[in-house]
Parts: sequence; C-alpha cells; structure tokens
Amino acid sequence: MSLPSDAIQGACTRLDRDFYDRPAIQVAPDLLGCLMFHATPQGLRVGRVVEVEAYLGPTDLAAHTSRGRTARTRAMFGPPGHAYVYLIYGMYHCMNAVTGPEGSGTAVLLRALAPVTSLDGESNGPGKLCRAMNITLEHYGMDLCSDTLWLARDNAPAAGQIATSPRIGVDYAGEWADKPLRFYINGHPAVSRRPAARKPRHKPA
DNA sequence: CGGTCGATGATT
DNA sequence: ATCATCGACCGC
Repeated sequence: MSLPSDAIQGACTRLDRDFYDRPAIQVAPDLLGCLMFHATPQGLRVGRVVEVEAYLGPTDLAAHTSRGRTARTRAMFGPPGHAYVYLIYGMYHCMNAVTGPEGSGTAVLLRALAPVTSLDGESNGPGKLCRAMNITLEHYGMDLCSDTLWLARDNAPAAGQIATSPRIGVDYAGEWADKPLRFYINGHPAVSRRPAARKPRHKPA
C-alpha cells in the first residue's frame, strides 16, 4: 500500500534482534531518536522516542522481574526484541522492549514519543504513549522485528543532548530508585516531566 | 490526591 | 479456592 509515511519507513533502518540483544542500559539511550511504528487496521502510527527507562533484571528492585517469573513477567524473561506490555492501575498500558539474552529479565520502558504521523493525542507518558499508539495486552510478547510493531533508527541525538535522571514512580525500590536509568532528550517538549525532587536516601549531605 | 482493577502473595 | 494489598500512571 502507499501510505504517506512510506517515505519515512524507507528512510530509516529497522532495529534488528542484535540491537535488542544487549544490556538494557545500552539499548535505552540508543532508542532515543528512533521511530516507533505500529501498523494498525486504521493505519500506520508513528512516533519518535524521546524518553525511556532501563530496567536491569531480577537484581533491580524496581524491575517487575525482581520478584521472579510470573505469568505477567514471562515475556520480560523471554528473548530480546519482543514487547513486554502490562496493565497498570487497572486502566493504563505500558510497553517495554525486552533486551539482553533470553532469561536476563531486562527491558526498556518506552515513556514518551514526539508525534510524527497519525498519532492520536499526546504520548508524553508511558500510559498515554500506549493509548496514542493503540498498544494493549493484545501486543503482549509481540515480536518487534516484525512488520506490525517495530522501531527504526532515524536521527540519533548528539551525546550532549541526552540527559539522565532517576526513574519515575519507583520510590519503593531502595537504592535502585536513585540510579540514573531514565534517559531523555534534553529539553524536548514531549518529555513527560521533570523528576520529582527526592530526599537523599542513604547519606544525607 | 484519588480513581480503578488486574496481578500478586498470603492465607483458607 | 478467596482476600488484601499495591502499583514502572493520569488528570484534577
């Protein structure tokens, strides 16, 4: 078919399995600037990734895989390059790209997109991102090296444009809550929010 | 700051 | 099997 976004698709390279088969902390910043595609029955939806978070596996107390294998985390323990989608607060979906070797339980949460084409509504936040891209549990475990749902390299931000902060909403995770595992394009208007001010957790200055 | 409900872990 | 708890959030 000849969608107006065919040119966008042709202009960049789909991320392959090897891209995802690396530590989440490396994949996360490399996803910034990439284009996310979802071919829906209503048409192709495209957004540019501007904010992500890395989840480093069972030892990472903020990661869902830190409490072992469950029905929900099966996909996150699965092979890289697949979607780990979950329902949060009974009303929103969040989507991760599974990373690392199978069994590592690592993934990168997609937190915000800049609209490119046919993106309905805002996507500056992981729940809104899935709403705008039409991602639901139906996409649980879906192969991201497919022609339904995928990401592609496009304009990587310069190293100086990448900022880090603690991850959002993981205050329960002890020292892991403070690690700079959120990556975003500095100053980009679609970034979800500034990190909440946080009291020092271990050694107050 | 509270809605809203599935997943989880404890308990029967 | 059921029960209580808790969110990788959003919008007010």
